[in-house]
Amino acid sequence: MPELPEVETVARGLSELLVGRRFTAVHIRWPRTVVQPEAERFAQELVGREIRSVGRRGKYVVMGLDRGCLLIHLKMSGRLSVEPAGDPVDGHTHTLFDLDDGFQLRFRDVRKFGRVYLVQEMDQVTGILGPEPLAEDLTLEGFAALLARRSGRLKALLLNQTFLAGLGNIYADESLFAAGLHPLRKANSLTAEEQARLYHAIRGVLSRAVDGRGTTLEDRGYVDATGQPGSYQTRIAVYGRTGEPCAVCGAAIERIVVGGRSTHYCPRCQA
DNA sequence: AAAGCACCCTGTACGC
DNA sequence: TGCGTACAGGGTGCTT
Repeated sequence: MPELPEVETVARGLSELLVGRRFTAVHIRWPRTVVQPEAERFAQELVGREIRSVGRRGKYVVMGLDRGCLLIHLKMSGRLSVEPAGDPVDGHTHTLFDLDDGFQLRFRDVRKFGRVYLVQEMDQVTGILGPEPLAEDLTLEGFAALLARRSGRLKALLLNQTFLAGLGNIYADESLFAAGLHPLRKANSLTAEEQARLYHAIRGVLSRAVDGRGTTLEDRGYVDATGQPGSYQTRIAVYGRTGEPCAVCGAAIERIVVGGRSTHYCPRCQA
């Protein structure tokens, strides 16, 4: 559920709380959370390292350490928070990182899909990701060239992290709506004008969602590192609105399945 | 290269 | 009331 805007918001919040702190111990209650290195070594090797930066690449939270880096993927239901080490621990909190100031970085993850990595270079994990949608160096020309060499359907492509990093189901649907493009359109069939619409739609939607500190839908419970919900849910046009009238044209929003993911779109605005 | 699907998980919704 | 079952979703990996 957390996509680029949510991960960005979490990372910014953690940065305030964690930069300069040092890990003093690591407690792993669900070892499968740890991908690399193996859980016991992960815990041992992290002790004593200092957090120099907290940022984001795609949907990964990336912590630069004095040696190597720690990456965390929240997947569906992961939440990160910083709490006093003595506070009660919820049953879904599977990984806890003791800090040198008496606080604890806690990784709570109801569905247990979330993953953590400790590596020398972040590219060992993020190297396969596509470009950052909001990066200045992703130009319209560059993006158009990427689209032109893909024959797949737009929705599937936007969800493909090796094509573009950071979009998930919500912002892929919202971007396609903002661009006025049907999710089943083939990427290499877009006119130059449509390529431009998609480029600006993705960047606009993501920028506004970052400004709004992410999307918190009623049925999921995204919150940032300080427990605050986002506000972008008030601006969602199509995601999860099957059957509701389109705010632009009034047509009923439709739902189809693309690449095994539910996809919401306006049949009139996105013809 | 594209697309379909199983898998990993669990809370929630729904049918009986 | 309570049970069983389907489903959602990010990403990987396997198969077609």
